[in-house]
Amino acid sequence: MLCGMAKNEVKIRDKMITSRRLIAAVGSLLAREGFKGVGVNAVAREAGVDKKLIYRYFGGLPGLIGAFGKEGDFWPSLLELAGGDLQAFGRMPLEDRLSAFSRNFIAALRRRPLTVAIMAWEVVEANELTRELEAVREERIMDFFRMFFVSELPDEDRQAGIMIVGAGVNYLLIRSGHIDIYGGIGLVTDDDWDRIAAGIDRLIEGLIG
Amino acid sequence: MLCGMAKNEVKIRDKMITSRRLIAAVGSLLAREGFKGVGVNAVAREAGVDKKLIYRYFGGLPGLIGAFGKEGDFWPSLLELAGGDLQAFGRMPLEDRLSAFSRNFIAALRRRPLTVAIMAWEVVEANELTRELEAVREERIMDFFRMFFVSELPDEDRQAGIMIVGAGVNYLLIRSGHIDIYGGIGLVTDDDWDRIAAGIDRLIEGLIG
DNA sequence: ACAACATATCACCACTCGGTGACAAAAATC
DNA sequence: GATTTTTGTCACCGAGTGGTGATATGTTGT
Repeated sequence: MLCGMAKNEVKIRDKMITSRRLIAAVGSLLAREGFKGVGVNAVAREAGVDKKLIYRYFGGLPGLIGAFGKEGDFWPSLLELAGGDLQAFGRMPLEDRLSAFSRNFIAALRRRPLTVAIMAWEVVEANELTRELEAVREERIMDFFRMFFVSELPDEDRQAGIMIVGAGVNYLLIRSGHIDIYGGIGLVTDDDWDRIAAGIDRLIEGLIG
Repeated sequence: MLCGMAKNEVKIRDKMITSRRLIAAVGSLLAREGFKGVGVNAVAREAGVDKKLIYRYFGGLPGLIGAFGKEGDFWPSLLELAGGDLQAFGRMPLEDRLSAFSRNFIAALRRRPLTVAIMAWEVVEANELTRELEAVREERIMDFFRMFFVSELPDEDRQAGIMIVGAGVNYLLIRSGHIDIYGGIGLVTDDDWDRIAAGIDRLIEGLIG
């Protein structure tokens, strides 16, 4: 018997490829199992690689998570939040702008289940990934508001009102992973989220008008 | 040497007392460590009792958690949400009523850190305790709305708007356990929460007027 | 006093967790 | 072709998890 490898191909050895497999494993595990499933052993198993390499290449799980955080497009860009056209967005009346923003925001996050999973993680604990996301979000959101809203919305109470609505949307998005209905509001279908957006429209309408 | 018990008192054996110690241990552990600290071993250690008794008396941790859930005053009553006087509350103008409700709601939950801890737990997983709380809440909130608001607020969008604001408050309360500031809003002092309530007032004002 | 029973403790199981040192195999270098 | 370096695997550690059977001890009834 020359060699027992009947069906196993020759295993190539490449640090880059292996690193990427590990990073990708964090993502798929996070999407499939939620943050509870993201551990050293599970990630290594998912990547089909020995866990030792997590320590060799990333110094540990936090390092790997940090690397994952820097790779991904977790938070929508200004452009996406503005609906694809910053100039046109800037020319809209304030009320329409806020309404469009809320719809874009919801759509952007519904398109990013990983981001929602990380947001759920934030609620529970702080780690490389949540800090990363938190920093980017704080920066983007604040930029966005400075750019498009603050000058026309100097009232502190109204600014707080908008943040509260944003917090509500975050909450509903996070919980939509585990429940189908909250306080009589559906959290599943596109229509459900249209109704939520309509509710937000009413809130904005009142806040501005 | 007759008996080695120098400082240990005679250990009395009482099923009721031990059960209560276990239930109380769930509470203090939940308050001190958060839901992550609530495990069979930790609860038994906290109660100063063998973990076997959790299985004998409650059939396991879920049973114990369920018992804990039924013991506590986790969710504010209608009376508390109405500010102590249902009649007077019912006679207020709608806008004042909603404003008072939001302030009472915030105060009631800030007074119940355990409830907030359970709400954080809800985000992560479903168990006896979260299901219990969820059921009570859904029932109370819906009752409250049917009783005081629905007849004057038939608009579905406006109802959704109020729920979104409530969701936002939940989110801010939960996150106040780990962070001090969110989107520029402080989450620590009484003044911080007054500002949040003021923001909600603006939202309500617009929603009704 | 003794037996019967309820109550509590203990030792132990199989398992998972994060983490590491020793070693094999492939690649790169000489 | 031989040697060194990189890449990967394996076996193992200590600590902690949920869970259980055997056993000791306090309580109660006769």
